[in-house]
Amino acid sequence: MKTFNRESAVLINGTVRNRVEGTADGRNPTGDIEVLITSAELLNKSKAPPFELGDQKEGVLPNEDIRMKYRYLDLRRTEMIQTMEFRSKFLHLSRQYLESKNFLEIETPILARSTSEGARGFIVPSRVRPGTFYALPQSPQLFKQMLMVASMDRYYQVARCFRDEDSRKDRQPEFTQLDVEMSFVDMKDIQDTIEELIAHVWKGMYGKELKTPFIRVAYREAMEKYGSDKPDMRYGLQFVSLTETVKDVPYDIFQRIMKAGGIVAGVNLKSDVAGDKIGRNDVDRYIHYAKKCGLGGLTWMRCKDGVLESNITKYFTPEILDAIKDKMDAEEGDLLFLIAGPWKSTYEGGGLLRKKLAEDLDIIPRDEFQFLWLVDCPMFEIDPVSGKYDSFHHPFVLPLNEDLNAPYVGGACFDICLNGNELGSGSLRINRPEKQLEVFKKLGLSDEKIERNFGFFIEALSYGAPPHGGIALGIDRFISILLGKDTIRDVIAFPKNKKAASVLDGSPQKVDDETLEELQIITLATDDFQFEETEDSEEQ
RNA sequence: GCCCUGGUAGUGUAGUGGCCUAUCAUGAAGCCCUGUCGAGGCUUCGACACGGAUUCGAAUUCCGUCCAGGGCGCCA
Repeated sequence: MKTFNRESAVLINGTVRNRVEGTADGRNPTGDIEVLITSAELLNKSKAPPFELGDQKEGVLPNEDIRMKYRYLDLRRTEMIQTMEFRSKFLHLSRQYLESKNFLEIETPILARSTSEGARGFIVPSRVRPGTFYALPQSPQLFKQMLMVASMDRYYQVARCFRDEDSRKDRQPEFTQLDVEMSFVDMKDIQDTIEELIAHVWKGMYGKELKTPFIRVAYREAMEKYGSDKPDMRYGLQFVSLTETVKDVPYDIFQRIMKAGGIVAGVNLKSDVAGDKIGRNDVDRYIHYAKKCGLGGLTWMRCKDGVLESNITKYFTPEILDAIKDKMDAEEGDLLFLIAGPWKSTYEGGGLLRKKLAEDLDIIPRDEFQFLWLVDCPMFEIDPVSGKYDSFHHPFVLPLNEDLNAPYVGGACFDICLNGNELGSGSLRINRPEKQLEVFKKLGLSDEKIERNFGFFIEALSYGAPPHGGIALGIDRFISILLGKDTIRDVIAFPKNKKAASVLDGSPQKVDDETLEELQIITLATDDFQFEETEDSEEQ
C-alpha cells in the first residue's frame, strides 16, 4: 500500500466502526472510531506544506507573510474555516433580515467617477478613451442616494469599498461595508433598523437576545468623559472637568492654558483598581506616554492622609485641593491624573492615556460586547491652524441648523460603536440641491469644482429627491471584534499586507509596454520592486 | 513622509564578542517496529535577510538597504 501523505486529496471507501476496546485515543476527536478500508485512491498528492497545518499546532503560526503567501493552505486551518463560516453566516443573516423588511439588494458600479474628495482613490485607465480614468468607489455614497432619488426606497448592498490610504490593523485598501439607505426616515428609524438587524444576527449566531436599544452618548459627553468619539464604556476611568475648579490656581501652566480657552480635566485611579499599584516610576512612564499622545504633560496627585499630595500642590490652596478631592471623589490611596490643554487634542490624548491605563491595569472586560450610538455630532470640524471648515462626517449630511454660519451647526449624523471601535456611521442626507450647494461652498469648494465633480449629483437632487438617510457598517471590523481577532486581515480570505500588496498573487504588478501603450500611459517610476521569486517559479 | 519593534534550517525557536564546524522542537528523506491514526526507535538533510564598518575574531556591536508588523500623519 502506498503512503498517503498529509494534505493530499484522497478517496477512501470503507466501513466506519468503533475501535477495538482499549485502543481509543481520547486526544483525537475521531479517536473512538476507525474506518475499515476497502479501497483507497490518491486523487492528488500534496507537496510537503511549508508550515504546520494541524490543529494541534495552532498557536505556533508562522510569520504573517508566509501565511499570506500560502493563504490557500492557511485557510485550511480549522480556525480560518470557522472564521469564514462565521462571516458567511453573518452576512446571510443580515440579508435575511433586510430582505424580510423589503430592502432590495442593488449593485452599484465599481468603475465610477472620481470625485477627488476625501480619501485618495484608486484609478483605472480607460482603453476606449485613453487618458481618461475611472475611480474605484470609496463607498457607494452617491449611487445609493441616487437610488433614493430613483424611488427605490429601501436599498442595501454588501459593498466593496476602496481607499488608497495607508493600512492599519483595522484598515485595508479594499474592505466590505453593509450599506443601507432608506427614504422618508428620521435618525431613529435608521438606528432602530440597525438595532433590529444586529439583534437578528445575534440571535442567529449566538442563540441569544441582544439588549436593545443601544445606549446613546452625545459626542461632547463622549469626548469629555472618555476622550474619544468611539468610547469604550466597558470600563470606568472617566474624566471629570476641573476647569472651573482650578480657574484661580496660580499655577502657571494651567493659567496659560485656560487663558487660551483650554481645559483641565482629571481621572481618578481608585486605590482598589490601580492607585496604590502605580508607583512614582510608573507615573513618570505615564507622563512620558502622555507626551507621545499629544498632551503637553501630565499632572498627578495622590490622596494621602486625607489630603492631596504632589509636586505641584504648593500652588493650590487647601480649599481648592478639597474641592478637587470632592469633585474627583478621591479617597485614601487614590491617584489622580490631570490633563490640560486645548479641548480637542487634550481629550483625545486623554483618551489614548485612558486606554493605555485600562490595558495596563487589565480592567477591560474582554468578553463583553457594548454597542452604543454616538449622537449629537457637529456638522463641521474647523481646522485649528487654517480655520478651514471640514465635514465631521461627509458633505452630504443634512445640517440641523438652517443657518450654516451659526456658532454651532449640528449635523444629522451619528456613529455606531462597539467596544471602542467605530463600526459605522449614518446620517440623514441633504435632499435639496440648493442646500447641498450651500454646504459644498461652506466647505470651500469652488463653483467650478462643484460643477465638475458633483454637477450630475446636484442635478439628480433637483428632481424631487425624497428625504432620505442611511448607514454603512464596516463588516470586516465588526466580525473581527466579534471573533476577538487582532486584525481584520484574519477575517478576510485574501487580504493585502501593510504595503497594500498581495504576497499571494504578487499584485500590484508592472504591466508590459504594449499594455501601457494601448492606454497611452507612461510611467515615471524608477523603482524596481519585485516580489521574491520562489524556487519553483525560477524553474519554470 | 515620520517614529517604534523585529528578521537564525521548510516552520517555530535558543543563542548579547572567542565555549558556534550554531540549540531544541517540528518537518523532509531513508530505515526499523506494528493496534496504528497526533505512538515509538534509529540515521541523514537543512539556517545566522542583504551590503558595508569596527575588531586578532561578529549571529551577537555600529551604519545603510530590503522585508514584515505596530503606530503618527492620512483615512470626506
